[in-house]
Amino acid sequence: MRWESLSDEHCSLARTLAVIGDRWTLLILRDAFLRVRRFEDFENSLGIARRVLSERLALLVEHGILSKVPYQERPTRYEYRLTDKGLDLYPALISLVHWGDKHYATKDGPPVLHRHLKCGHDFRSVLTCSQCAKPVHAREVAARASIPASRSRSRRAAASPG
Amino acid sequence: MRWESLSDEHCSLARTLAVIGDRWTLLILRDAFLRVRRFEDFENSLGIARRVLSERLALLVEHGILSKVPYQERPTRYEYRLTDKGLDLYPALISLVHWGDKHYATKDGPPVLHRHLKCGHDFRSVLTCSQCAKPVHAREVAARASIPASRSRSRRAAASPG
DNA sequence: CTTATAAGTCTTGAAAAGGAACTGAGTCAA
DNA sequence: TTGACTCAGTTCCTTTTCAAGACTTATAAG
Repeated sequence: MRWESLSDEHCSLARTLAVIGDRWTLLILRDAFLRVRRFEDFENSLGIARRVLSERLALLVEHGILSKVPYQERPTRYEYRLTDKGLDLYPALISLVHWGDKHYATKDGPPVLHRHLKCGHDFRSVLTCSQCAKPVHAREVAARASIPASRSRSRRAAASPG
Repeated sequence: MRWESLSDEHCSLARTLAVIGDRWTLLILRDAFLRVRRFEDFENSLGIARRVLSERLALLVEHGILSKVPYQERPTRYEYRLTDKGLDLYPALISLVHWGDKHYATKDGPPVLHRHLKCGHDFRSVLTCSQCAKPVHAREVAARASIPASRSRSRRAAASPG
């Protein structure tokens, strides 16, 4: 299967990964969350090839995850800022970071600490249920195809828990 | 920067993406969460090239995210099952799925519904704080380098909120 | 013997990434 | 008014990875 055709897939994860699932995009977004905004700053921070960076930023803008905002005139130059859609990726991103903290920690502990400004404490992310507000674990979830979805397609839509 | 050198990076996200950050791995893991376990089933479900699938499964086993369990003798054949470390990726995965549901939804609604077995309701994932149990939003978090970490390296470690 | 099954490995051509040099619009300083 | 500098890319060439399908190995069944 060619990668582009992923965006035609029924599965939300496939469609999501068609946009942000390549090797660099999530690292670019991490920097964006850390308030990196300019081309050269992304380049210096990541060590990414300029051609690839340029292409990824354009894709993220095209998908409305970043927006290009002028920060000076003569010559007009733009910086890249997270949109609301981009900010919505935060739970996924921080979950990946905390997974790395947990499973690849060194003796020094996690390299970056995250403080929840509302309560003032360093925290780990906890996945909870929008309905009962309790923590959710992988084996307590049953996935099933929604009815209109199952009418149209997908062989794995009928699969069971996750 | 070469991709392999990512695993030497200080940042947990970089180290995480060095393992699961390629185009296919998260889709393989999604299938694993949906109880796909065998080589041919992954191949049929994903349409992935066999060489790439073989390589990715081996990498996931090497990193302890999947384990290879024999399911028959003569000839001995193995299936791939999520380890506890693999199961820990569920929050990141479901967050990505729900992001896709929200931002690429069709008129039919999300293609797959997730039911929280403990409360019996279809749910969305909510990121909460391990300390105060309240929902966390991107702009309410301040990231900072931990002290031992900042002694060793990283120019972005000093960066601000996320 | 022939076919079938499962889980790979090998080969080949195409696509993407890495890396360095180049471009363009404009500033500043001499 | 020339020359150096800045930022944000673009171009070009090489290296790496990927897609697709044929081939391999171990075994059972007919």
